[in-house]
Amino acid sequence: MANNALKCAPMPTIRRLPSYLRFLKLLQVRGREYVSCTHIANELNLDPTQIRKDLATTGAAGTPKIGYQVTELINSIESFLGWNDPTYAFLVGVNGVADTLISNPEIQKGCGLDVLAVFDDNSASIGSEVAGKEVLPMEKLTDLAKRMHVHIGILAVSDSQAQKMSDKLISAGIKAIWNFTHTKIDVPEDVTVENVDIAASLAALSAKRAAAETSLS
Amino acid sequence: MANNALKCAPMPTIRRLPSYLRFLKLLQVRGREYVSCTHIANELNLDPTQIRKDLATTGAAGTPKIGYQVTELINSIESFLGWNDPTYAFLVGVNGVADTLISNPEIQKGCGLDVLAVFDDNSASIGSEVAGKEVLPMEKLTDLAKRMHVHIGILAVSDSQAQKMSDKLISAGIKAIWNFTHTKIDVPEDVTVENVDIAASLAALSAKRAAAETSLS
DNA sequence: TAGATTGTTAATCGATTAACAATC
DNA sequence: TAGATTGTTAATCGATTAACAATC
Repeated sequence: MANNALKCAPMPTIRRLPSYLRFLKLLQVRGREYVSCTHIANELNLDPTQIRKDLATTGAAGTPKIGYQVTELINSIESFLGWNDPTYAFLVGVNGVADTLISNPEIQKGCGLDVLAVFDDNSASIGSEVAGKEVLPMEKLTDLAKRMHVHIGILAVSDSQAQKMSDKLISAGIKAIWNFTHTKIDVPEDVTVENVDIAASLAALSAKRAAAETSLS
Repeated sequence: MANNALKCAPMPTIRRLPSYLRFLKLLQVRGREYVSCTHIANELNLDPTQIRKDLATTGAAGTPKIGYQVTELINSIESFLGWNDPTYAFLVGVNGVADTLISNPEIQKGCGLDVLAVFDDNSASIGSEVAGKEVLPMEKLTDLAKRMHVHIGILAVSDSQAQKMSDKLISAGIKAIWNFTHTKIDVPEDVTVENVDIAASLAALSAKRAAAETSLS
């Protein structure tokens, strides 16, 4: 099921693709049929050549003078990322992150992520609803993960619970963890982790701001 | 007020610093006095030389054979990032992101970010509380931003409102926007934007997972 | 002293950007 | 045809990694 081309693509390219997708879908809604790299580049403040390379990586092909067909390009990027068919996931931890992720149409529909169930350790949360989904107790995790063939887990618990809950996900057969906690989690070699590091993003903002301030004076 | 060294540091370095900080604070709590790059590298799965270079960028100095003094190193990184004194910010939009950011001690205390007020356009939210802070109407934004000398805005509104609210922040004198929406916002040249692109992170997870899957078979 | 570790310079690697031929 | 745009190869740039001398 894994896309063989995807694993060879440079990481910066992979991280840029979703922003192209977003803009292309906007163009699609507006009824535009073709788009050039220059056009995308202007919109996203990137280099047109870089975009052409990124698009080539996905297997998309354009026509000189005309550009790329918008719908075709969307399909190419989506199938490259594996976002055209649903990826099933479980979410652990009830809080703002959970809420935002599940109720966001861009993530749920646009990226093919389908959160099948929400789990929590806290008995107070169990039975309540998060964006229309009932919160289940952790005990049900292993059984459901196996029956539903889910192998992506979204970790959105408090920092102090992160490692413990990560272990539970892994023992339930989860192979990829999207980590929204601020804790570095230890996982076996065959488990993939992607950290959403909000502090790193804040550091980047501080730095860009510092650069902007000094360049003005 | 801007840190002059910060603007020269490579962006990858800046983004790694918060993870060092996190680990160092853990060591500090454990009462450890010195740490070597090798130790940090093992913990974070990075190259020791890279860490040494990153630390040198912040101005930290170690002693051969012994390593770096933990407390000194924390101070060095924090002051480099400008996180030792508070950065005042306003938050626009009441939802999961807002909740998570404000109530998270790592961000609020660890990064020196101090969210002074929360604003919203939706009359239903106004007057309610987010993590102990009253939600204020957008009309009060400009006046308060000027009086309190706030120039960082956290944009956590719905995608459809993103550009409109960004414009309001800018006209209130905000100079840096931490964008949690999925929309690319247009800003004047002198305004800094840092996008928290959750879809990019998901794409990275898909790619790493694909790579791991194929390497196993 | 010997070994571990820092600090720094040089080599490698990979990504971005530039140049340009092909083409509709 | 002329001009815009793709596709691709080469040049540049910057970050990572390797090598090694200095040092406690």
